[in-house]
Amino acid sequence: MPELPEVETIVRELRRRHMVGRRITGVTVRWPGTVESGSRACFRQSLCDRKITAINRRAKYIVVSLSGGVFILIHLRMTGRLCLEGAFKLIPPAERLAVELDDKRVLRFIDPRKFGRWMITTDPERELARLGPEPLGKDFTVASFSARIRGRRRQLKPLLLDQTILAGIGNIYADEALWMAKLHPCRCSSGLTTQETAALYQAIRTVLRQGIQNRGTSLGQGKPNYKTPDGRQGGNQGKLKVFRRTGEPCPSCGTPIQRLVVGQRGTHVCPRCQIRPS
DNA sequence: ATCGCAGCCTGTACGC
DNA sequence: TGCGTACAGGCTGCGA
Repeated sequence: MPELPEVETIVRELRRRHMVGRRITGVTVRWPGTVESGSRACFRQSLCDRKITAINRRAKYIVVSLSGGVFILIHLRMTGRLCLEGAFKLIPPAERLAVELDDKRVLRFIDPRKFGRWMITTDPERELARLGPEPLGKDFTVASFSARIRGRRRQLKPLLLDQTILAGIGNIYADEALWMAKLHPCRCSSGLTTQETAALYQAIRTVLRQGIQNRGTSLGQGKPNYKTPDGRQGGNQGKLKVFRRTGEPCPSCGTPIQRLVVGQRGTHVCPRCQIRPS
């Protein structure tokens, strides 16, 4: 599942491969559900002939800026993947959408599960207004994090996954951050000490930075769900401490990692390092 | 305010 | 081997 580090890696690669400056010459929608209902009628016309002026990331969204004040918001959800390649290549079976560029390349959106979404807007800030702060942004400080979570009474795991509290964390990095901070996912946010809050803040930033440094996490051997636009896997899966490591020894104390369900989500903890609240 | 669940989907893993 | 079933999870929307 692409989370902040994976989306950031994808965005950087699209820029590196000179998508900015290109003009869109064609659009093919193969699965209409991929396009948000509000953008569906005028989707093709809204994109064709426009120039790509910037590619950025906000939370787990890819924000493609086009000439004329139009923006594409792409959310990859579970299995969405972007692939930038020559237009002559075979169309992959799970392709849901394709954008042709004026240099004979195609940006393919491949998404077996069909959860991913594309939308067109002239006001991305309004569309993304409900999102919380960027965990790696300058305005995200220990103080602001503390103020955001202390006033609430929620379990830490669902809190970290709540994109209105903090934007960009998913299941993988939530488990990794909680393990690094030595906090049980069932702990209540309002009960954290100052030190624990600071530890969680640091852990979030550290695991996300590491994820980006390693160009993201590709899970699932053989058929990883996440690949960069040139088809490469990430390198962070080997660095994970607890996520999908049930039964393996905790890197810190050797106790076997346990899997539990918290807030309807598969969750991985070290039962010794992360003390369950009573 | 917070929680739990259904729905969106299909590939994978599992039991028989 | 082959079948059926449960499960995975980001996000939204609903009712409790």
